[in-house]
Amino acid sequence: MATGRTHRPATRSRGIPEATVARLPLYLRALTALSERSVPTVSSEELATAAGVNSAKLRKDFSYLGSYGTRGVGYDVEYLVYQISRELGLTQDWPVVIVGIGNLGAALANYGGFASRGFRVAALIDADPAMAGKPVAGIPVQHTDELEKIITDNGVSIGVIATPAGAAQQVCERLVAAGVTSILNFAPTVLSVPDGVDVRKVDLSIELQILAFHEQRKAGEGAAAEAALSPAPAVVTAPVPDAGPGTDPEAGTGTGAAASRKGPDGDVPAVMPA
Amino acid sequence: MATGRTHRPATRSRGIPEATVARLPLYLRALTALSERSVPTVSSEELATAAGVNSAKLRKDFSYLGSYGTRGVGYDVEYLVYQISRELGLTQDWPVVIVGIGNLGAALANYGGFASRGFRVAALIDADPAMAGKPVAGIPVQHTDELEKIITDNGVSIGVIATPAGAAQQVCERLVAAGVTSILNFAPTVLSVPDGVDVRKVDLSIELQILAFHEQRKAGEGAAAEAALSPAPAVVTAPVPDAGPGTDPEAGTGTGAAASRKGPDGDVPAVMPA
DNA sequence: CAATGTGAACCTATTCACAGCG
DNA sequence: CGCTGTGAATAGGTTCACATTG
Repeated sequence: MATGRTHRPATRSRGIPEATVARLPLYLRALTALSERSVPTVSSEELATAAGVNSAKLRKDFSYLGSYGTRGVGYDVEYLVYQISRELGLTQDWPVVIVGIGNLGAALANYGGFASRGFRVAALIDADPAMAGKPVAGIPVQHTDELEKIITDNGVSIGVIATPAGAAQQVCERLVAAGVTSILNFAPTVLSVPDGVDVRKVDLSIELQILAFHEQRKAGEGAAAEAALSPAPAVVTAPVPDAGPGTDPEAGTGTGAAASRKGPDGDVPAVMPA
Repeated sequence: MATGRTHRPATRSRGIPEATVARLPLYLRALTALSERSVPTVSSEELATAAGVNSAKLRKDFSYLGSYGTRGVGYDVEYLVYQISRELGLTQDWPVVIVGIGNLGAALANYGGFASRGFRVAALIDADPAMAGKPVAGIPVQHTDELEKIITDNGVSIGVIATPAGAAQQVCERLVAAGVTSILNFAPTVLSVPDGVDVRKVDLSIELQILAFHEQRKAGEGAAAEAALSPAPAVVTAPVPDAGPGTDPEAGTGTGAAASRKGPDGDVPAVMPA
């Protein structure tokens, strides 16, 4: 793997754009809810609202699947549920293994939505011998030694990694070697995998940082507009002269801040460009 | 809400593209690792590999932040850590509340990466009175009744929702009303929020479905070999129970087509934990 | 001369707006 | 007439390739 091939073909996707694929589950959920309320049909407008997208996008998305609607009427809910399910491959059974049964792994094992849509937790695997045999969500935890056998015996092709970051790459390699070709990674690490293996990551820390970025912008923007509701005492703690809306990244020598918030090797008064 | 306002300005982002913002945390993590190993500088190539992207993209990303590299040499690790941290708003303290202390909420509360980068769990909130006072990750759980007071007193602007889907929207509204403007949603629901509030969602079920989609493609591609281990499940093609009171949408299209259109195996679980 | 920084080309995705159909 | 389905227009993101610079 020359340069960390963590991509997915993207072109392989039989015409359906990746962005569309990522929204199908959303539509499916909204449709399922309608189905449970025995609603027979929906317009693109209604469904789009329920799924949190706009109707043009939804119609375009559906157009990639084929013409499943009726002009002047809308879409047949049941039929669409089936079509999308089939498109997503949910009409078949997907045995899944979860590796790393800590707090998170246990939460995932217990997660209802997991089992609901074609996914089945085939096994829970953990490196701690003390966990072995202990049932979590009704499923006995098995030791990592069994990993390869479990994958093979159950024909597992989807693995979920919920181990500490340090163990993730190794676990990943074992999963892949045993035949897993899709991985959902909760460990805060970049996994490198051979071509043909899909990796999706879910990273709490990254999501929070993205929110913080936007949050910071809001704060600097309309002055104390927000202050109406939040007295915001703790927010302005910044040791840096904070540029506020900062149209320019003139960094005003934040060495102090940089050094103070980063741990061990602390302050290396970095190079100062212009 | 004309068209599901779940968006974020996207243009507000003072020039930095959203896609770039989403990668900054990745770079930051890789840089922090280098920093801990006391590596003084990195080239775009090295750093890109560590972050799992390609170097052109990384350089372009950094170019939006300003010119922080040295031609012929690379980037100063410490300096870059600081610049990215500042850009992301991590040089300040972000008190966060987690609402819904079930399996997942507890896992989040215990998650180390949480506290590490400027984020601090200010409070844990749950609707179950029995949980009140019980410490999770060393922090006593408080009852939902206290929500508004907690938000206000702590100047919380970021909230994490880890409740069941049914409670999410309501919790969301209370958080927003109390002053929260950024929400990380783990509940499998579309949240609708007023303008100016950011929502990011993390949805296990959606990620798995996306993986299943690609997995299915892989299988269908080479040949039909997978079946080796999957014992053909119950095959019931058309799920269409048709709740047809009123407009009967012509059975031919719906049922017939659905049933006859390629059906390796049917059975759509489609049960949603409402 | 190695590696950044960036214009330009390219590709992907979203939105518009309306023709076409039930 | 209402709503789908889609070409065309636009916006956003990625990759290329190279001039520029320490």
